[in-house]
Amino acid sequence: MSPRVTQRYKDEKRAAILTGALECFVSRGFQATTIDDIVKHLGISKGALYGYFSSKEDMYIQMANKRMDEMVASFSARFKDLPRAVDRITYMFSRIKAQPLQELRKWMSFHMEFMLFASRHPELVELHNRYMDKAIALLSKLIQDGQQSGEFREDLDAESAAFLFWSVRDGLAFHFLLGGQEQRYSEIISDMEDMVLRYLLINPETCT
Amino acid sequence: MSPRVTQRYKDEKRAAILTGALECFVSRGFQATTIDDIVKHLGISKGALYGYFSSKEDMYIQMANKRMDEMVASFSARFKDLPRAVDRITYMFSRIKAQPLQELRKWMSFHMEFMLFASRHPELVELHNRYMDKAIALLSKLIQDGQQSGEFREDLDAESAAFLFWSVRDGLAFHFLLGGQEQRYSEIISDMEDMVLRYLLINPETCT
Amino acid sequence: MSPRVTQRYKDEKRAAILTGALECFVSRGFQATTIDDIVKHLGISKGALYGYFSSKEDMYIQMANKRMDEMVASFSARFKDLPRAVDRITYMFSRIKAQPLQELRKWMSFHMEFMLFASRHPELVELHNRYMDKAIALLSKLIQDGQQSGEFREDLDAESAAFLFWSVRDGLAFHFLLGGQEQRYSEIISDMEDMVLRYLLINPETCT
Amino acid sequence: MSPRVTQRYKDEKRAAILTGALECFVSRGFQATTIDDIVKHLGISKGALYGYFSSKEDMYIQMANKRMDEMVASFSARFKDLPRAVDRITYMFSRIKAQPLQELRKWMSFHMEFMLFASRHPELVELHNRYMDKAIALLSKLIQDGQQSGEFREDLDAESAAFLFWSVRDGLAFHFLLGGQEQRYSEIISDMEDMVLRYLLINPETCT
DNA sequence: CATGAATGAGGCTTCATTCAT
DNA sequence: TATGAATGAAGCCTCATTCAT
Repeated sequence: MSPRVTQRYKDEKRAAILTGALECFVSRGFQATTIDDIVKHLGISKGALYGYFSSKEDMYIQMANKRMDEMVASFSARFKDLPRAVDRITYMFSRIKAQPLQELRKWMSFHMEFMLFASRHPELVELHNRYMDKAIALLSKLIQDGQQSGEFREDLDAESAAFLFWSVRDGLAFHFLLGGQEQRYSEIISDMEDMVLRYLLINPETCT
Repeated sequence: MSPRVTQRYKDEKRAAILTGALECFVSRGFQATTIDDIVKHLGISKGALYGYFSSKEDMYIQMANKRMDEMVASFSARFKDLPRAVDRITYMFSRIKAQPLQELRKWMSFHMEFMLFASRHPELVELHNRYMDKAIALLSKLIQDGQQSGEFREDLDAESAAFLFWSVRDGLAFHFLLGGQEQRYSEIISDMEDMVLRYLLINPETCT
Repeated sequence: MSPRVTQRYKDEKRAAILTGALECFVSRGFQATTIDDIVKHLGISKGALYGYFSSKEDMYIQMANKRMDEMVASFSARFKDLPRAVDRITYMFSRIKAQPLQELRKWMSFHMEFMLFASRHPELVELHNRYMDKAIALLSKLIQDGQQSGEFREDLDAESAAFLFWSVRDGLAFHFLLGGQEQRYSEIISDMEDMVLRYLLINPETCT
Repeated sequence: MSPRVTQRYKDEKRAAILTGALECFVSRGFQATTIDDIVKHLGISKGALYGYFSSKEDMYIQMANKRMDEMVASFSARFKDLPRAVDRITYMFSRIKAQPLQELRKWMSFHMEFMLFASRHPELVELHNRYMDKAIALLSKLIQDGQQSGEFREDLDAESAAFLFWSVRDGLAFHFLLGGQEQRYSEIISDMEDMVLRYLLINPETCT
């Protein structure tokens, strides 16, 4: 029997720490954020933090896990209401457009820093790829559905196209990270949507 | 000794240091590279290094400058021999395909790390954007040339399309950083080339 | 519940904790053993442990007390069945030989670590010396008995010889701690027995 | 060219650090001595210390190396002037007797702590054994010389006897660590000398 | 009494930068 | 100018002990 502390309490505390730490990582970056920053931000002690996570790196990994899971889950859920593949693609772009640039930048820097970090820690590459696979599977399914429904070109390899899609999205976010073209943010996203649909659709003339 | 010689010596030494430091940054990363690593790699002393650069950060910035200048210059030079816009695009993709994945990854980490670094140092954002502007101008000119020659769609905004192009290229490199889809490397680059050309060309059927 | 039962329960629990903690100390060492190690090994809580002992150090001291008491008691008991002094000495060496080297090493580290610990904690020195005195008295009595029975040299100071005996035994264990001469373990113990008997006996020729 | 710093300067500084650190280790113990203690004691910075030694452990090892080398060298040198094996043994005991008890205790605790430390760090065991081998070789040679000159018993295994000798010496120091029998210090050492000589000599009657 | 989450001082080590020579 | 030993702030993590439940 714990000191009146349930598993639920612990789960919530763990989640709260993750949230607080994420705020720090997102605004200052992983490397620049110190353990002291995090515990001060959360108002807890270092020992408490290390009771829930074994290292700064561990927190980072769990955080990335969580975010990727949530992203995939969120899209999956929404797709249920969108029967047409093209609408799903459109929905994804609308989500990107809807996100304030400020937010996008924070997430993008978190995302980039994680990938850089992972690129120097071989054991993380596999973890990352597992999640990437989920994201690719999500899109790949979408594209295959579109092919079966006659919306998308049959000659495309769905998996490659899915990989391409995420690359394109991240490349865009990547370039918005440093701020050029701010005024044109949504305009450029629309162009990208246009480019992607021209690539996928059988009759691109129908778009725009 | 005449000041001319001295100045020249200094310029060469400065360039040599930059080259050596770049090798370190590219293979180990900016944060992970220590000043000791650099001076050991170059066979010079710390004092000498600090005589040419005021800080690790300073070296980094000058290096990024140099690299971006070289990239733009290299493409510009090559474009002289390629009259058709579509061939220039094709050439750019061929360059990407020609680069060993290992190399691409190193450069990508350097690039990403610099952008992350810049995103936390406002004074660098402007610097970065100045260079991005050059890169966009290069592509923008290419696209406009293509529009005038009747190769590319007239209704595209050349600058947006240029921005899109670089985003797409970097997004791809970004995702190859962590290794998934290695076997498909050049296949996916070709798909991307296909997508870009479908977006730009008036008669996409002509491609591949 | 009657206080008698409670007291007994407490004594047993205290003893159980001591036993479990000893196992940890012996295999990992005092400094390297954490309170967490001990409570995990015992399956109790930290609070429970601190209800019985005021500190890690307190546990250590009580443990050392117990072990020394047991050692002296064990020899005393066995000596009842061995009338000749020389047989008692021989018995003591046989006990050393019988102990697996692995065990000897663990105990030796515990012993050494405690002595080091005590050497920095003056209040423990007296405690240790009280126990050493018992061990010396045990041997001293044995030697005097041997002198009276005409087995041992009359000109020896029994107490000095007893001190010497323990020194010799511990010196041997000390050197076996780090493993040299493993193959010769029992051979060297026999040599030591030989040396000790040559020192004690009136007619050393009779030995071996 | 260093900043006017010769190799000799560095060697001396390294030695000075070792000396200062040894003082700390000897008086407080290895585990209890912090890097801060050492640098404060020496009046240098932490960085300076880490420029000469890669870790606290590294200092410890180099220190143990040095001490063992010096010990063996010092005895070897002195043995040149002592042709008779028995005189060499006597000299060794006289050195032990001459050492103030206070000194002996400090060295003994250093020695013990090193051995304990080594017993938990397998890579150090070999190092220790290499030095032990030198010490044993020194004694073994002495005993063989004594056997050839007809001073010592022919039937002894020189190496085992050497091992025994050091065990006996260390066992004694070990027991003096905690202070009992202070008044009898040199008396007990003489007894030990007597015991050892009785074991080695062909005609033990000749001694004391 | 038992529980174990929380505390926080304190340990070891790194590394960008300086400055006497 | 070149050198590299020295600096010391700052980082990550540990763990004996406490105390609310």
